[in-house]
Amino acid sequence: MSAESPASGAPAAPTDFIRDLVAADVAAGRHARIITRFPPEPNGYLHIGHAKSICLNFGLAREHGGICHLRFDDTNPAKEDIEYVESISRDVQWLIAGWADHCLGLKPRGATPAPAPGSGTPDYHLAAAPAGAGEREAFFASDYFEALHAYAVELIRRGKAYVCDLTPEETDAYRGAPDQPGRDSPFRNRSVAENLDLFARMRAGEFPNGARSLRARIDMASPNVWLRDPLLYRIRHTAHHHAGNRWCIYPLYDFAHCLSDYIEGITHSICTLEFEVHRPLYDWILQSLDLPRPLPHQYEFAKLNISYLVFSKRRLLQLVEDNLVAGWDDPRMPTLSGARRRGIPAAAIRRLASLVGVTKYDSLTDLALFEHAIREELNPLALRRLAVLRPLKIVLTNLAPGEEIACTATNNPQDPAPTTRPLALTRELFIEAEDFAEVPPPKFFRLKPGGEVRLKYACIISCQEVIKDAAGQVTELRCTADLTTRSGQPNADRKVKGTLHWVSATHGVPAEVRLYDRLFTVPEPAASGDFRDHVNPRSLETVTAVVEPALAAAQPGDYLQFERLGYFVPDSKDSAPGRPVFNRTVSLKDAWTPKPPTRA
RNA sequence: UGCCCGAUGGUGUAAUGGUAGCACAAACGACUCUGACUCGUUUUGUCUAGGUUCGAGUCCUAGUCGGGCAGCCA
Repeated sequence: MSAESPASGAPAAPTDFIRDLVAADVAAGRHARIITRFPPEPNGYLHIGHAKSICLNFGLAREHGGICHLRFDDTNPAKEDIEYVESISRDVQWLIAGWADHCLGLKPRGATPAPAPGSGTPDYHLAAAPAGAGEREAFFASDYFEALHAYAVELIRRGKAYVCDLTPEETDAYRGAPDQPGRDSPFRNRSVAENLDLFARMRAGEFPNGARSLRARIDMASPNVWLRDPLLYRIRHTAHHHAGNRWCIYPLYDFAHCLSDYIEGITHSICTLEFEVHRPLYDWILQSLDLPRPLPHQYEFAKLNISYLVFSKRRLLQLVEDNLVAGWDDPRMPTLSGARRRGIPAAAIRRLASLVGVTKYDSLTDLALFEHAIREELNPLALRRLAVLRPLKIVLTNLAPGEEIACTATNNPQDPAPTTRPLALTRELFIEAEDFAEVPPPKFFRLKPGGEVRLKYACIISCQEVIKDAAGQVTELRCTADLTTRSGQPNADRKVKGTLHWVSATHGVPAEVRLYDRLFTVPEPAASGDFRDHVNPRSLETVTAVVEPALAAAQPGDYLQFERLGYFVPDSKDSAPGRPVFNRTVSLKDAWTPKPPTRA
């Protein structure tokens, strides 16, 4: 059990009630090895909310020298697709890379649980394969269909399950209401032999969808509606993306999940709060089978909510389908693929997970905390570069055309031994338009008529003349450069209040830059009305920037900071060699409150 | 209103009957060739009412407020 050291790039993980509980189990020697699992249904893309669960489950495995199985909970062929199993696998591996990849539990490719002959029910078990022991793949609940079926038959034999002929509507009516007991199904007392026969015929495909179901025989009057003879199997004449067309009956979540956990030897089955009321059913199924190995236990925690973001699969899908975003991996999406493309390092997401903790309180995390985690991660990593998003031309009148003043720029001041790169100051250059104000607001530390600023890595300049076009728009500034204030020159230490970033007009190259802002204008888009009404119309602004020459060679995966602007990354899809397109990951923290009017 | 769960500064959390602490945010200040980073200071908190106890954020009772549960979804 090793707490994470700050040196490894993430803060020490604080403990939480689940970690405490697992630690107590370990201390009591209850498990040979901790085995957790991350069990997504392959029916959508993973998002930051899933990341919290991944970090918890893999974190637990990591802290106890255990493993975390990646398992696809694929029991509903109608909603699932192989596209999602691929994207989910990719995203999980990206999130845990360099952190918990050694804890990723996979099984031998194609393996299914082998029944160990026992005295009663055969004991189905499927363990993870060690890395390097041949080809491996994720676990799939659909690989357990045969085992699950055998367990269902066993439940029938024990009189704990029955085939019910009620229609879906009738089943619903018989269930009663939360404050009203249900009524027993007229088929509840069928003989074991009849149930066995009917269930076999269900499997054989003799009945149409919905005609019959297999139900647990528990208590139709239970105050917990999930104990009112819940369905275990339904008839679905549908092919399955992983199991093929062998089956026309499919197990439901409650039946498949606890047994999948058992089959894999999961010690701690951790899920979100809405499954709390399912826990008695989880335990009932496992206990009803008299299974020989130790039973897994379910624990619940609150899912992640972050202000200005939505996480529900339904809403994410709507954003994509309504073309409110450019796809699942649009950098504004809270999906892991979107975050990756946005330039958010996996470690920043892990850092966030550690910062928010794990509780049963239904919280709303401030987006600022996420942005903090991102900056914290990027600051020591990002190469500093100069880029001007909205160029304003400056002519240094005391420099000759073609004259070049050699400058040296630091690649990352956070680096204990920073490297540098050369930069050339030329007669014509660009500064950020918002860094000049003809009529400056109070405490404007930037350029104004007659004022002085330092050009980062170069020298102090002084604004002599403001050139405007017929419409009165400022088109050009004529300044003089004080070359004695360059680094190494006698006046290098002269202080001026502002330092600006700049790019040489002769050496700078144009580049598309995408400025992303929050996707929604309100903290809780889903709180009331249609969340789509709150989409921020200015969540994406595309500008043609002028960037320093070194940036022409930027590659996707390079973490960059455009000085004074924010963190940026080349877009992994739209960048071409020599013609990068940049995404703004997050802006720099801006403590200057009276923002200039040009600022959004 | 049947059952289940929860409530600690603006936000997220810690304190496991014994000094209410941390982080984010905010404000102010120092430093600064990034109004960044870093550093310092400050503001703000145990839902309510009873009870147990030498001592309660923590245990008990009642209440208030919030969330979840009635798919042949997961």
